[in-house]
Amino acid sequence: MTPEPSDTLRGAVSGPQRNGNRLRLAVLDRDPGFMQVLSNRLSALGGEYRSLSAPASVDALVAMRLNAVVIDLAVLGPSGWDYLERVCTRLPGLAVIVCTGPSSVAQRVRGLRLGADAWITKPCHAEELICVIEAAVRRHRRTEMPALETASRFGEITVRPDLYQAYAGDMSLELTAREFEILHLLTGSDRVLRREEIYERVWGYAMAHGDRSVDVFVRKLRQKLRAASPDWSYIHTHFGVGYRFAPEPDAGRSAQADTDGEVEVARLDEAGVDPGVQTRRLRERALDPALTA
Amino acid sequence: MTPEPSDTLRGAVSGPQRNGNRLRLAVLDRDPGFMQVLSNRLSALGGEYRSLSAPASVDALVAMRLNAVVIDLAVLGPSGWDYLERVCTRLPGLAVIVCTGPSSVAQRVRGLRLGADAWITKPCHAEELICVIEAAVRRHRRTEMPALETASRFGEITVRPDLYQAYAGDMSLELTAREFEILHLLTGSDRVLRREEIYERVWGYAMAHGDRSVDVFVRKLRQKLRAASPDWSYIHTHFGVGYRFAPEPDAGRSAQADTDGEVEVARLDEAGVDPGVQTRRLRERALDPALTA
DNA sequence: TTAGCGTGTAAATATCCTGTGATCAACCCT
DNA sequence: AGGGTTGATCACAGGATATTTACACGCTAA
Repeated sequence: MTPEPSDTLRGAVSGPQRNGNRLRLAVLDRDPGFMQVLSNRLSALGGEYRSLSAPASVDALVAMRLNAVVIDLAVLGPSGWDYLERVCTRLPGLAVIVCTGPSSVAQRVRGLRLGADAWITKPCHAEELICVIEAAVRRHRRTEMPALETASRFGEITVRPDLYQAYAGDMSLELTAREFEILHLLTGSDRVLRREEIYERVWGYAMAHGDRSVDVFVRKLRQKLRAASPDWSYIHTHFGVGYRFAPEPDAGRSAQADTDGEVEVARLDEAGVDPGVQTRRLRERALDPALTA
Repeated sequence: MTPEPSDTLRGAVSGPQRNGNRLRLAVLDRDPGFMQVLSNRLSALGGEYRSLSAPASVDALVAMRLNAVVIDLAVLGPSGWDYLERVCTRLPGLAVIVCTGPSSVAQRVRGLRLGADAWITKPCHAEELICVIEAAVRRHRRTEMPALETASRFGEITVRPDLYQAYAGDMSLELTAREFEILHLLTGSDRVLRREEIYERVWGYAMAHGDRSVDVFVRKLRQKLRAASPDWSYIHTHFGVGYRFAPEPDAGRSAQADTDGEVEVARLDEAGVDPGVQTRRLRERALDPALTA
């Protein structure tokens, strides 16, 4: 009977664990020594490092698939604040650490208010900076507490976070790790989840424009779900928005379905809100008095 | 919220009604002046503050429903590290900030590695500390499910931002993504919205001169609204200005009387805003069988 | 190294949505 | 009233979005 100890734990979803916790980091700075030390320290930890001599565009940052970026505001001059704000607002999933020379309290407050995750004053130890970066990134990939995650049942499917697997009865769906993460994320929310949202939470960084990975994984998921539980629909497409999870038994095909073609209507109460897949259209005639009477 | 046919364990999904963005903070410290300043600053921002003179148990912290906790390791002595680790591992959803006196790099690294989100050295400005706390909390919240906007009711129409959809009773209007965005925008404001305003906020860029997209989408919206709720008017035209959303029951309706008691919504609106400026009589033609055929 | 697997990309197809242009109706001003 | 302007309606082509299939890459284990 799920004790439910804290609201703050709800919705916690594990990030990708398989890749280890490799850190993908970019540094925007001009101090070669600083960057050298940082690079060494990071590669010792198995992370990937990239140095930037000039501010990269948001799209370029996305393409780098970063977990974090370290910025020295000094190399950007007055426009640094704009850049900081732009990066923080456009890439909310990216950890942004400002690491720069002496500063006033007001400057630090401003930077943090703009969205920076931490402000470190140079000179600083590489070790400490990396810890701060990891602390910021860690919050993304926070793993749920295994003890609190109980198995959940959705239609004919049972999701077992402790086993990283889903089952239909006692038969495993044989989901891969990533497939399971997406399914787990979807089952954890009743709302429609936009692709970017899904991508950011599962992959850990921002989705590049035109990336179809989420679609493909949803397809694989649907395929396995359908194979294991043919009479139910689970993942529903919301055109132009994203996906939503809701177990719905496929309606038994009764008669007269094709008399008027499009008269099926979405019900909110029993079906779980939306008819789901874009099969049904509400047309004027659906509410024609003759039909509703 | 999705009354599941098969019971699942996610009963509390709608539960965490966070009080806006208010910060719930506990401080474990022994410096009265420090805590006083912090308390003042925080209450000025509308947050809630709680001071602890001794380490609270994990369960006690859970019961406080905190967003963040500030800890001065100095008041805990050597056992502080254990305590820090225990809190961080058991409550990964809680932002933990260490705020303590002078320390070595090794100590700071240790604290951060144990799971602290930030390490601030005293003395520090309350303003800066609060910014750091907010940065940590902000990052934590991002990994939670985005705040579920509450469903709103307008006349016979229910708007569900979490589903990107609107309903009449339990029937979906089957709005497209863009249609819903416009409806959502309109329902979010009582005043008249100019076309340019609507266009800019929905499309994201300025409306070209002579663009009739907004008109067309308003037409589609009206059509679906009328189909689902024939006896009400929702979107009103202000000639030469724009559109305004306001649910108004059509006066001269002859059909069966109000079966459900839901007719008290639009009363005060009528007096306030230039009643029915050119509210159209769309109903007769709308349901004319000759036209729908 | 090779085989196997999981992951993500590319391209083709299917589906649906959007916004234009034309036409007609409603409205405002003179 | 009447002319000119603004809004409403409609159909449809072009474009955007989703699904599906096939395959290349990289990682892991034998």
